[in-house]
Amino acid sequence: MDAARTGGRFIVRIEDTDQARLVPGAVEAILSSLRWLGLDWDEGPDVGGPHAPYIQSERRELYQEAADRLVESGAAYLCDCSPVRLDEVRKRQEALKLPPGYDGHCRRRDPEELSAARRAGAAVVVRMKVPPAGEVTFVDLVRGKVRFSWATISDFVILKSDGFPTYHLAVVVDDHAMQISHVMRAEEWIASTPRHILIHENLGYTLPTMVHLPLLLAPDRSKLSKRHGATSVTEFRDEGCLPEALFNFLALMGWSPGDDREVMTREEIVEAFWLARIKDSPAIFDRQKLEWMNGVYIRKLAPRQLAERLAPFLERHQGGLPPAITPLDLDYLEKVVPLIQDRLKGLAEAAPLIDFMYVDEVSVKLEELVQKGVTAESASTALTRSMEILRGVEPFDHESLDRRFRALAEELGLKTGQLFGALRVAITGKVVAPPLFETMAILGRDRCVARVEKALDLMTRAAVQP
RNA sequence: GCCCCGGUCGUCUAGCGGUCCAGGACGUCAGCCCUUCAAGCUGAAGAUCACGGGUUCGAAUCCCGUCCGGGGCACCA
Repeated sequence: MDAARTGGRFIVRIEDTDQARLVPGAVEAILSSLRWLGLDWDEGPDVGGPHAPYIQSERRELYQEAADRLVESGAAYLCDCSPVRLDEVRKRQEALKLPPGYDGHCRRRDPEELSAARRAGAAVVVRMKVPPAGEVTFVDLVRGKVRFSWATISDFVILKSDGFPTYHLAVVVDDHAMQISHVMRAEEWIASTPRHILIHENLGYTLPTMVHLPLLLAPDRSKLSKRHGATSVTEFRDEGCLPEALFNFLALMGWSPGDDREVMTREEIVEAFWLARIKDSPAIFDRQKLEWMNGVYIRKLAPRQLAERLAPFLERHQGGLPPAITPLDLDYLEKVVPLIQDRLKGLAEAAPLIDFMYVDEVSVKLEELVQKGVTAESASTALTRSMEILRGVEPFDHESLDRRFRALAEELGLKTGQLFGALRVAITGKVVAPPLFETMAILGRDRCVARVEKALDLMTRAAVQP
């Protein structure tokens, strides 16, 4: 959003330097999620650009060169400590209640010996030499001046034994190579920033503007993660969240335009966006508010648009409409949609609300047919008289049905709710359903007559064999 | 344990020394509307601005301490 507002470029870079954690298809999933959300990038692995390649595993030479340069200049050194030794060191530190960290063992060893070991194929990493004392300060656009003591940071790995860089090296090398002006990342990275500064300085690069964004927390106040059932963008999409609603909602987590606006278009958000207005405290993800906002966006859609967006959800196998209806008749759906538009918080909720409009018969429960305060006899009479209306009313539309049934209720001495309730159950098979007469009008005379007839039949049979 | 960053209604937030006995939104509750459920409208409850000290004529706003929460301390990002 900042890039969009300031006329900058948004670059997508794939940081895949951990070979052990490669997940097939993950990159595609991330890119498609971003795209679905409407976050279009100017440069990236799929669209290319002047700073290609955009995948770190394809830029390994750059990192290796940088690491070599740092070793040559004395800013970094080789280390062949085994995982076993590192583990022992850590345990010892723990026992002595010292802060964990590399003890600098190889820093004091003969570089020639280590580089010979590396040439011989030993597992050797490159570590940065962290100053033993003193402090670093940097300015974070959200937090202001931040200060760290070097003493709290130990010599960290920048190049792993498999030849891949760690995040720390890769990010610095690439940010420089790709002319990144603003590093915006989650607050969990703020403690790594001193390392990045150290690498920047020793490579002769200038530090980009640093911006650490507040974390999004789970309802239990811990970091949002898979462990806590964190939802991915994909899941929101599957639940029928509108991308424009999610975008709007997410933009408001940790940022506000400074006035009372909440429901905003993408353009309004981009125009109002300002890094300095980002909050510096973490926020808990409020699903209920997202659902409300999604409902707002759903209600704003034109019936045709909503029908089109609903179609994939209605046609799918799990949680969709009965399979016989596919492909969907969009013209019919467009007429149905206004009946449920106000009732939707997510697109996935539509199917159970309108499934009765897509089947030949609905199953009706006898006890639901007879409303509170109504006897079986008068319910039966009411439905019999209703049949007459359904057969004869002209035209078969919302207004005429409304007028005739209202008159019938009065004539029978029933409350409108009692009569309409019984009809609703007969027609839809549900106690809760969209407005009755609009529904009837769409269903058409024949289907309504058949359903009321069937309900009457059910009552009659129940009466003869009690 | 050490380091860093936070702390305004349950939640998201406005607030940048007086206009704030703190405003908006979600949620909750009540009423209206009403054929059910929603939506909509109206109203209500809900924050001693984490706590304690300063600074100041005046502090949610500035300073210090405490407490609480989170993050980080890997050949993970």
